[in-house]
Amino acid sequence: MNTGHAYKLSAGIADNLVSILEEAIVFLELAPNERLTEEEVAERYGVSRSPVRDALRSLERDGLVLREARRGIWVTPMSLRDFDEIYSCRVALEAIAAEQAARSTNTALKAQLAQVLDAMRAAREAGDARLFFSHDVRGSELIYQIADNATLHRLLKGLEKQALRYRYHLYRRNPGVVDLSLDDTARVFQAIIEGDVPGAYRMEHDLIERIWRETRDAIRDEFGEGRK
Amino acid sequence: MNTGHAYKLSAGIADNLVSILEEAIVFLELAPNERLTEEEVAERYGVSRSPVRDALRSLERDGLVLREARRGIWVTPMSLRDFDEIYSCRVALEAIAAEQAARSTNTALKAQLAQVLDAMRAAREAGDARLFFSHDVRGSELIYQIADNATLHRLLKGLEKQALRYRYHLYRRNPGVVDLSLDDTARVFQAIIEGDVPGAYRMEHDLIERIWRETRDAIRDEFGEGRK
DNA sequence: ATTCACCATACTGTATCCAGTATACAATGC
DNA sequence: GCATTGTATACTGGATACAGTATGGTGAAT
Repeated sequence: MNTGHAYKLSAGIADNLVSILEEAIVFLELAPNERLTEEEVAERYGVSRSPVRDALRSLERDGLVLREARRGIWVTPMSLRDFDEIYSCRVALEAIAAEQAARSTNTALKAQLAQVLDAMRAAREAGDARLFFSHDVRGSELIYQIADNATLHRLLKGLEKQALRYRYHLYRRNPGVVDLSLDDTARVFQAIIEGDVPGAYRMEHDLIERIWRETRDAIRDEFGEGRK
Repeated sequence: MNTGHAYKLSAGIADNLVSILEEAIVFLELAPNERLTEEEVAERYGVSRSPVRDALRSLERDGLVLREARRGIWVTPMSLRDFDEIYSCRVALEAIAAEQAARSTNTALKAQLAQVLDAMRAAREAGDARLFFSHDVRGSELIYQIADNATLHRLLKGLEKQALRYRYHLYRRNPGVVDLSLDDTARVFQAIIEGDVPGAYRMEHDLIERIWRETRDAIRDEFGEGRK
């Protein structure tokens, strides 16, 4: 992970901590339910508690950690319940992101979608999960940028991080799961590039929903139903 | 130091500040674009900068203030652009909230929807905008609770605050705008109570979309197109 | 043996202090 | 007169010191 002193200070310590901790949580280096204390995190990265507090509040907002006043901080547990919540929101929002992206005339950004797809395929071939997901995330980021809706962008970025933890977990257990999505992803990209507005909406909606449906059994087996 | 104890300390100073500042921004007591400094806010409420910092970061995450590193903090400006972004997300999310609420069998909570509607009508009769909106918000809150989806709840709460600032502004200028929604709101509530899942989705979707369409001209006249 | 009260402890919440940077204005050189 | 650079200032970012509370254990009393 980052031994502790390799982060860049340019963007502020708190922002760097957010990135570092996000990645650690998404890629399961910090286990679900693991207890975090501000002091310990501060010590581990050689900073004071102030930026750590800021970072942890930021992670709380994105649902990656839970905080209870004067009680403590924990990495958000994983559960089918949580998974369903995230995906029910993602289905709706990713669909309108694709729709709005298809409406855009920003050909320069649209052209990059094809490159991202190639990179995803290459990473899939190489069997590199983290690389695959980093390209996948870049593709989503591109779509959000093309859609040019800052509010939607912000909401989806938050959901994406949460979703990615589940997707990464599934991928590690069964790398075949990404095959589910690669071809359909290509079709969504194509619809966006061509400006096929209803097509982009429907394909993205159906794609996310299908991934949701087809992976939730594995999530339930692994993490249980969740709170009731 | 801490001379004024007018606020409640029970939930933590920062959380109280969030509520207070949120309300001040939503109800336009703090004008869009107004500059805020941590020290000034701290002094005004008789607290130190620490909880103010926490509160302002929280508001930033909900899009109510903008912060630039070492430059300053401003109340988020209002614009048609911003309005469109918020509503395009709300249309999608409120619809699935209504849908999921219709699926619920929580009759106790559903029963409260009728009471909320009466309270909204009474406030409308009395011409009390803030009371009307407080009941309106309570109705939305109920739907989110019935839908029983914490992630969706969180996202919609954030959007609601931003949307409410525009709605409140419009209401003050023309109280008739709420008539647009009252009867349709009643129908949505009814669909949720009856468990009419597709009906709740469609009616809520169309309701929010119609309010969006029918109010955006007024927003443009008032605040301009926004960033380009 | 069980329960209740007390206390030690460890954490978060808050206050305050220090550092660094962006901005505006003034002074100086061309 | 204009530009450029130095400098003062005011703010946020980060560090540290202090306060208050939740929790777990230990002890005594019943």
